[in-house]
Amino acid sequence: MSTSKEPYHHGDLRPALLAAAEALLVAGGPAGLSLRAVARAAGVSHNAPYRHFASREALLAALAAEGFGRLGAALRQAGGLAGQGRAYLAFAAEHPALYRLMFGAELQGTSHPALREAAAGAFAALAGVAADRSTALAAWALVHGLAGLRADGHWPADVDPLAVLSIAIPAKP
Amino acid sequence: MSTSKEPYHHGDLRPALLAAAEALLVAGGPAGLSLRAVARAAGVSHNAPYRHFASREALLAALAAEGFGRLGAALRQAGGLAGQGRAYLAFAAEHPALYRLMFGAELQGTSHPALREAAAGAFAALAGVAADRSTALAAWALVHGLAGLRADGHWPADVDPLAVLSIAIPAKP
DNA sequence: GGGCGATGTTGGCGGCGACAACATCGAGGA
DNA sequence: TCCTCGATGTTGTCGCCGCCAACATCGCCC
Repeated sequence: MSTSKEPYHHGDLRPALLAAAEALLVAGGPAGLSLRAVARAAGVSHNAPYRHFASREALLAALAAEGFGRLGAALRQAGGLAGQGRAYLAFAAEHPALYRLMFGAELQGTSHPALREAAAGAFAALAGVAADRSTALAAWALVHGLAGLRADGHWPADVDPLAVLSIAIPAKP
Repeated sequence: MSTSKEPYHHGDLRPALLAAAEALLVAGGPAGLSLRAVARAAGVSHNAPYRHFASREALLAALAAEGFGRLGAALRQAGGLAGQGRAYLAFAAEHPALYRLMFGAELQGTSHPALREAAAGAFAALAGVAADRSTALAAWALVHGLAGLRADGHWPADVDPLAVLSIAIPAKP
């Protein structure tokens, strides 16, 4: 019979928990993301996550850090200021829940060094291609604002963010 | 003795709850904002808030809507595109927790008509002074991005957001 | 002046985050 | 080869929370 009992030890629980957490985050937002629900989704007991994450907040921080890693990789892969802008907006559009978690208030008071580091890494990718530091910051703020307004549903459907992008940010001289 | 018992009815509970909620929000972020804690802070029983707000989410939405109202008023009072940019950044800098709530993921899936309306009112104030709609949206996105990065601690301390603002957004012709 | 709706209280249920104690497994030294 | 030990997962529990139900108290209007 194939009723082979699940082994006592999962074997690869940490990534499984992160994957389950991201699915729950997409499905129900951060409010619906309980540690116990994540554990249920991964098929383990309600306390198993504590062997891999110190708290619910630590799990969210790990998820956000992973998101910053992915965003940084996408930025590094894209070419030029405009290309990075496109990549940034695409990331936010494809993973709005994760993007909101990365920049959201859930992790605000918290100081998770790995999270800060991951964020800094992503931003470093942006800074590399701009004419100077102020321009890079302006570009980042603009793209971040566009992404946030779109993710939050405040952006009118009939306006292309990319067109707006080209209005404000001058190309590298 | 002046041990005059508190009257059975508070008399003005709704604004008191909102004020207590904002204080708790500033103190501990949205995660620390429980309906029961708000009730305790206002000196009423744990169920009294339900006479004024249908749910915790409704209270948060009301708080955010109030924030949008204040932001819109500040924008309408400010003159010119640059003045509005300053006012927007000042609001976000003075009330970072409220600003994050207004745009945060807490209220994401939720459709509170009053909240949407309040947000639209604030944005209408911004749109009134720009050269055209695309420029207004670009200015809004840029200022919103600046405010968000600052509120989340991603903005370098040695760069003036206002200077960056003037880089990107052309003045009204 | 008396009823009634608005407002506030107590009580309770299920879910959650976190802690403690116990169970199970695999690896590595005797 | 076997046995111990640390890593990983489980059950049990506590207090807090959101929300529902039932009851208490007040002011207003007939």
